[in-house]
Amino acid sequence: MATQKDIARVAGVSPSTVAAVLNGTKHTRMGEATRARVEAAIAELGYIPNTAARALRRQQAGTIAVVVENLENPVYQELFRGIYEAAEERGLAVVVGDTMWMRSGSPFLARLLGQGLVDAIVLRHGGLMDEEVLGVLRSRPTPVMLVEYQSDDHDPWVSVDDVAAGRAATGHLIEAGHTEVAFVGGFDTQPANPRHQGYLSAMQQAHLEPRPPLFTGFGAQAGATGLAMLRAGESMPTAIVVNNVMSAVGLLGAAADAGIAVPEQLSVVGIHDAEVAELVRPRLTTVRLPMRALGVRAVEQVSALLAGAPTQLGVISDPPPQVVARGSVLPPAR
Amino acid sequence: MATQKDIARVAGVSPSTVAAVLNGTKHTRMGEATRARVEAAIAELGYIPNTAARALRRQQAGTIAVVVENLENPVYQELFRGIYEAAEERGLAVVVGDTMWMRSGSPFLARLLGQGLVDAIVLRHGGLMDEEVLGVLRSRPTPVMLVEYQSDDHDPWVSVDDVAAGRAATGHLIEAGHTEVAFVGGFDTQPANPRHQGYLSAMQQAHLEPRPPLFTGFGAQAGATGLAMLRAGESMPTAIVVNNVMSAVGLLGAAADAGIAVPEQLSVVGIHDAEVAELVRPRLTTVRLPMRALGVRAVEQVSALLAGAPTQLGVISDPPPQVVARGSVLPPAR
DNA sequence: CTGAAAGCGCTTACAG
DNA sequence: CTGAAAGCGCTTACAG
Repeated sequence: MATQKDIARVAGVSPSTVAAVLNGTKHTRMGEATRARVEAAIAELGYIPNTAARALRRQQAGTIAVVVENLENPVYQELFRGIYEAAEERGLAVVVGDTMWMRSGSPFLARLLGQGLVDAIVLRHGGLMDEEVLGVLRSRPTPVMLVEYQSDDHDPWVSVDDVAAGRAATGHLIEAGHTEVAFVGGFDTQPANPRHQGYLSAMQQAHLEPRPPLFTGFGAQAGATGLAMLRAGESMPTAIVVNNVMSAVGLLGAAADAGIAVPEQLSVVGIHDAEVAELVRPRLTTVRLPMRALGVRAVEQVSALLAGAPTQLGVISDPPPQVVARGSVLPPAR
Repeated sequence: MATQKDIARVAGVSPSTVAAVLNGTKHTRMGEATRARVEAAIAELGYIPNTAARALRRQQAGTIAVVVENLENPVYQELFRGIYEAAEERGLAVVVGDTMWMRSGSPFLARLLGQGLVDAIVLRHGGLMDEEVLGVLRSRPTPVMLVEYQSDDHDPWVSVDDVAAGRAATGHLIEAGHTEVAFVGGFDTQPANPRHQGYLSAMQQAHLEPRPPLFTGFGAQAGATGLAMLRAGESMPTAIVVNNVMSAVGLLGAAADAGIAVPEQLSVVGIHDAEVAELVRPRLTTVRLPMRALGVRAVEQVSALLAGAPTQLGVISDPPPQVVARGSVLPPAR
């Protein structure tokens, strides 16, 4: 591989001159002939900069790592897009990984932990990550920005407004006339599950009796399980707020299997929007969260952190969560 | 940040000794007391190796980059898993990116192109990538392993057996008694669309008349468009092979909207398996491709390439594509 | 068994 | 306007 030294030799100049041409630094008004010779040599030798050397010398890698708990969750599509766009604006490269890969001792983790390759980590672990690994991560000098609701400011974090999302989903059902509204999915987290908090808030505001939440987890199975539990209970609700789109889709499938007509007999709203909501029948009504804005904000804030500039962390309330009315909600049958 | 030099000072030894302890190299039988002192200093200072420096010195990064054309395509879940597992076995870190990010001049591309940070690239571009960028990539010394069907050996590539997948999907429909089978989705590529080739082969073998393919692309919309074209045509088929799961799901939705009962009036098989096939109603019958094995193979072969060892490229025929019978196929109504 | 030294490829003050 | 030199943090022959 050709190096700057090689170019210097071929062009008959010093390495510093080559670096100047390459980086457009200082020697800006260098002799035209010199510059031309250098550029010719660069082209001739097919020079490629060595990023490792540059990172070492500059003491920054120009890269942020994004790690999420489940790479193929459709919900991240927009998040990645926002992160990428904001990063590109700042000349930062983005590199993505899965929480699953972050077992202690894994090469991926070692790479993230190692100095010099990654300037900051944007992490959404969804509670799935080893506390030990998390601790190790936190003890490092490279900043870790959490992208999920935290309620305390122990770590820097940014999040969409999950409480408002829960409230919007529940409110939409209440406005349609439902009074028997259940909440299904997610976990009983610490701090309290924010979407469930939103559900509670909407129910109380409408003077309706909240039902005990069914924290059945994430994924399609969580929706099916939730519906089964509801059917086994004393009185079926007429409407369900589901913590997550994929769970809502799972619930829709389970309802079809059980011969429950959605939306005629049962209304369903899923929190978070994704393409699959448009694909199933009936189409799923969802609450859309500003994931792209979240990505942009995460990069902004991590950059601010890196630069020592003042940060603006916490919940992103603009744009607010928005109900996307599709086909899974109708007024209750009577 | 503490460096090896700092540790050496604190422990009262030379930097080489620190390196020896850290890497477990040569000085293997060093004085127990020395080693203990060094280890204490490492712990005390919270030493973290600088990966950029190491990569520079060793002239290898210990990382492979995986770039796919659409990060959130559910089909990649298994591919990533296979890649990750095989990479971990070899002590390699994996870093993921989206083809979309590889625009000329983007920091991500620069990072991939630059020497020293990435030892090899595993790429699935699905024909979506700029020919120019592709050319640049190919001109670099770091090997690029393609993970998609190529038919020629211009670049190193590995692929699942797409021809066999097309044949299996079509064969399944023929065995169910269908004679009017259409092919929808994908592109009219160069080399010829291998799944369509498989369709053709199965039809001919059964002495059935193939229909002209409807190359409507990828994604859910491609399925809906394909169905619309079929309905506008002279005679509806009784069964459809869809090039891709997501397209098949889109086709299912469009069929429901049009009042066409699947599978009673129309049978559908999607190529490639994904969770969503299990979630929709009717459940979608698919052909499962060994994506995990593909990932493992890609890493194996890229390692062989790097090591200068003999490679075994091309189609992975074991395990063969497998029909996953769910609810979208029935014998034709008469 | 341990240390001094060179060098990976780059950037950046500093001198001329 | 251009060059010589130091140094980022590590690894690895080589000498003792």
